[in-house]
Amino acid sequence: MTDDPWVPPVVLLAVDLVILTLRDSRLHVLLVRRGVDPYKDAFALPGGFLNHAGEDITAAAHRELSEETDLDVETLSLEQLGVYGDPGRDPRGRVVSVAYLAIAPSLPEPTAGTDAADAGWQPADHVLSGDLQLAFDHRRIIADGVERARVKLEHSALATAFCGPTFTITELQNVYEAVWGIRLDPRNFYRKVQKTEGFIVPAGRARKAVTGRPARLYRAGPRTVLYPPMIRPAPVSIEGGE
Amino acid sequence: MTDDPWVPPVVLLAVDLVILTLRDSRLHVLLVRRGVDPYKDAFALPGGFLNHAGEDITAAAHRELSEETDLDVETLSLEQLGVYGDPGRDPRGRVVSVAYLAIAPSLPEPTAGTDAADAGWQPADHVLSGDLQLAFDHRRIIADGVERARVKLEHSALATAFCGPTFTITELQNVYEAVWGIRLDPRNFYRKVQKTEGFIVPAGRARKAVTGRPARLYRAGPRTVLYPPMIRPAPVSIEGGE
DNA sequence: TCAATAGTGTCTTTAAGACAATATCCC
DNA sequence: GGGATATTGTCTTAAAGACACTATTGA
Repeated sequence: MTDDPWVPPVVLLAVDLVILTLRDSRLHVLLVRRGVDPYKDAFALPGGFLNHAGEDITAAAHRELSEETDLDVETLSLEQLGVYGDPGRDPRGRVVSVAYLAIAPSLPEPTAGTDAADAGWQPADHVLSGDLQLAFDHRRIIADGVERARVKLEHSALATAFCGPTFTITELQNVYEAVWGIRLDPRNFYRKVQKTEGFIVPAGRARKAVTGRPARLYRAGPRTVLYPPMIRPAPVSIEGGE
Repeated sequence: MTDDPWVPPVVLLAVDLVILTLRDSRLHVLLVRRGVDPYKDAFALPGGFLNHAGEDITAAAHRELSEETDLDVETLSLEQLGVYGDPGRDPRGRVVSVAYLAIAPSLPEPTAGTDAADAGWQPADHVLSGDLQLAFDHRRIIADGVERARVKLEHSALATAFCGPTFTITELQNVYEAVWGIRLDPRNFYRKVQKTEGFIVPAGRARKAVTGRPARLYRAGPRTVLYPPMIRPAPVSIEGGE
């Protein structure tokens, strides 16, 4: 047994995006259908390898995002979710993926993109239920992304990222209800968001639906951290997920 | 210009550990002094490259942790903090580091470890103040780790991980005060932790200091998610860091 | 005036904030 | 008893939970 000098192993670095949005008052995640093996024809998160060895990881996430959606980088919410690098998660070799969470306002069906044979919004509960065949460990990544969004809704103004430039309080409530998967009392919700100074600021009036009283419009305010936080009803068990 | 087939670039994968503990009622972080270039003689987080291409990342974090401390894997809190992979963060090449956050009960000075010329606990505020010369982007990683610990103290029973198998309520309060950097009212703290069912459970009595009434001992309870959460006093500005 | 949605007000309950008083040890 | 720390209690205040009612539009 010779005393070979040890050299550190190398890995392939990928970026995956959990892009969440609201469509028809339900949480959706953007998936692409893989056109190549492995997992050909299965659904997968948009993403890909670094373009070149010097590419910044966050820049790669932005690049992938703009390839899949038409979102302006400025108005966008994009944050790192975590690293997924189990050996064996990718049959091609040691691929370590950095997952990002992006929140998008309602968008039209994405134009079938670059390397994806097909892309579209899928209901999050359907994706997480296990009915859909997903590539790699992407179901876990999506579950983590949805949970992150749930937590961030409590303590940050992230909910406004699901809305357009202006929105009504009812629309904002729909965000919370869809992401948390529960119903909220509109009267208490009004009181809460109105007294949280800087959360939302008035932006005029407008008709919304074909019927009923027109709702006031608001824009996202300067506050990013909500204190006191929005309260999500108690978990059922005393045991709790991380 | 030939049409070379594109191949994805590879990176070196490292693991870095932010190990926090309480010593003398102050938050400390475990640092090693680098014995080799780059950043020779500067302080750095314990960590290193993957051992081999097939090593699990979390397993690598556990391995590094046991090399630096004598912590039992079972009683240990270890969670992924994030990925740090800016090009240029390491002059040796493209090194992407997965940072982990570990919480340790008070330990003796670590035995000078494997690849580290020297290792020891450093006060967190001193490290973050910038007085200490730190390798790579490790100051940022430590700052993120401390902030993660602060947030997790609010919503989880992580504070008990700073304590030994049994602890007094005053010791638990010291954890909160040290990590949050504020003072808490002991009477309100008692009320809060006692009424949070499953947070701590009685474990007998014992003398603690050389003087004063003996304090009751507790163990960590089954509850991991605190609801309602522990309340950290309000941020000053309406602007808030993420 | 009716259907439908938007918005405001009130009472109750829970829990945090701000305090003081008592208990139990060692010397 | 004195010094020191532990523990319990009370009053006040802030905010969530649970409700019912009024307002404004288009048809």
